[in-house]
Amino acid sequence: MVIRAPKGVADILPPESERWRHAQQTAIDLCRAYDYREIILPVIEYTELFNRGIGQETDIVQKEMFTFEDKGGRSLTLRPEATAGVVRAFIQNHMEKGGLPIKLYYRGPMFRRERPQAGRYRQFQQLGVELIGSALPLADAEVIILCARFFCALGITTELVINSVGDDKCRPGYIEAIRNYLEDNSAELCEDCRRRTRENPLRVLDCKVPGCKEALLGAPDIQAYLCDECRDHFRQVEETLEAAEVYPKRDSRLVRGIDYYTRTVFEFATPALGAQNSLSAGGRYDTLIEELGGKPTPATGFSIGMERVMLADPRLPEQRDFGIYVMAIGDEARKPAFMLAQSLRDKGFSADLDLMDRSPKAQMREADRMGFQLAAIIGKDEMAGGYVALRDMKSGAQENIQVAELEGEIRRRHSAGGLGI
RNA sequence: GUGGGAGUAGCUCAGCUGGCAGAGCACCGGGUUGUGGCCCCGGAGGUCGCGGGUUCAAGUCCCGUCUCUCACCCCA
Repeated sequence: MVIRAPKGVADILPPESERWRHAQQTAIDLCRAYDYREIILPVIEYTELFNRGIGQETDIVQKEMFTFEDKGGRSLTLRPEATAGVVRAFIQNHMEKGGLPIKLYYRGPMFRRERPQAGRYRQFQQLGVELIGSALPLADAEVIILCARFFCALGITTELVINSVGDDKCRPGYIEAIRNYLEDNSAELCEDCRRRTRENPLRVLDCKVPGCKEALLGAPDIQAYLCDECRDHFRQVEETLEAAEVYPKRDSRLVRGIDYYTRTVFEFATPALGAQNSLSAGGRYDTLIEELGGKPTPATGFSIGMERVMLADPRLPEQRDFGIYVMAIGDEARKPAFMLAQSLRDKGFSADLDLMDRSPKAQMREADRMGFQLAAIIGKDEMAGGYVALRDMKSGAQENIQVAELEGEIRRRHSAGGLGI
């Protein structure tokens, strides 16, 4: 048997990889516009970071982490998400000393040991931002707007769902209320939800079992339990979003599967995807930094699942660079052709030539197939005359250009044709 | 962890009640002593996922196993 990639991981080949690059570049350009800077983090962390950061009761920690021991017997884990690592780096490097807020973006692979399916992989790429230090509703709004603009830039239609899960002051009261309600109605709940009633009652709100949905119709609404500060914060977030023409749908049953969220939580979803329809999600985490040993510091952020973005719109462009294919006619032209391609590359053009000893006809077919815009043809006559035949692959028009004038001619055609370099 | 579907050429798939392994696309070459797309001709490419069983004979039937895939759980 040939060796296969491990379960749930994927190779991204050209031209698919070019679509990825486009989407990633779009996100990076937006991050820079909003003044976020890249943080490059390790993919392994000590396991305890995730146990404490994500929450011992979450599915991620309980059953989805790739965990192993190093030689010293210390437990390491492949990161299942990035926020805990960003916060660890923020604390460890005393980043608050440089002045708040700190605005960071990251990208890279995350790892969760789940059964793969459409839009869900064991290694998957996330791109996310963290805005650390600001407690203002404007901060929540900023990251949500940034995320909304990203989907907008790619032409992907999404639905934004938003909620507030309260803070340390008001959430305990709500959890108490929902737990009481669930206990009173436990006869109608599925087995999982009875367990969740004890361990993490908020998660029952997410249950899709029809009986549970019905049983929840009369459940207490978190909106009614928010303290004045949380209610005001939430209202201001919504107002700011609307001012930026981002229109969230409020859903008081939206709870995320990670324990660190406080106040604002949100999710961008798309109907185009199947079961895993969440393209990105995030929220505020005002207590996480303190819980991981830092000074109390408010923060907010989100993460985008790039595989799902790529699935959501397969029409994202896969453009090849402006390129010149150098054709050699006859063996004695091979080396001059090679040197011409080399000199074009040194001048910053994208150039290629035949490395398979093909016939002139086959070289031309290759230039066409690979989508080159120009072909520079060298044969006996051209070598003798010090020129090349420059062919426009689209029109087929061909004219002789002195080698000394080639660079200028290519640039002229490039700017006239509006082709991307 | 649980359930459904599927494994035949690089890709998408056909292959009937068991009887010589196929098509389209893609790839390579030729039709043009130095020129692409359309068209025509030719070529290469397969352990029919793997292992066992039934049979004169298995891609086809039976058993096992692996992988992929979709869904549940959960999440990006």
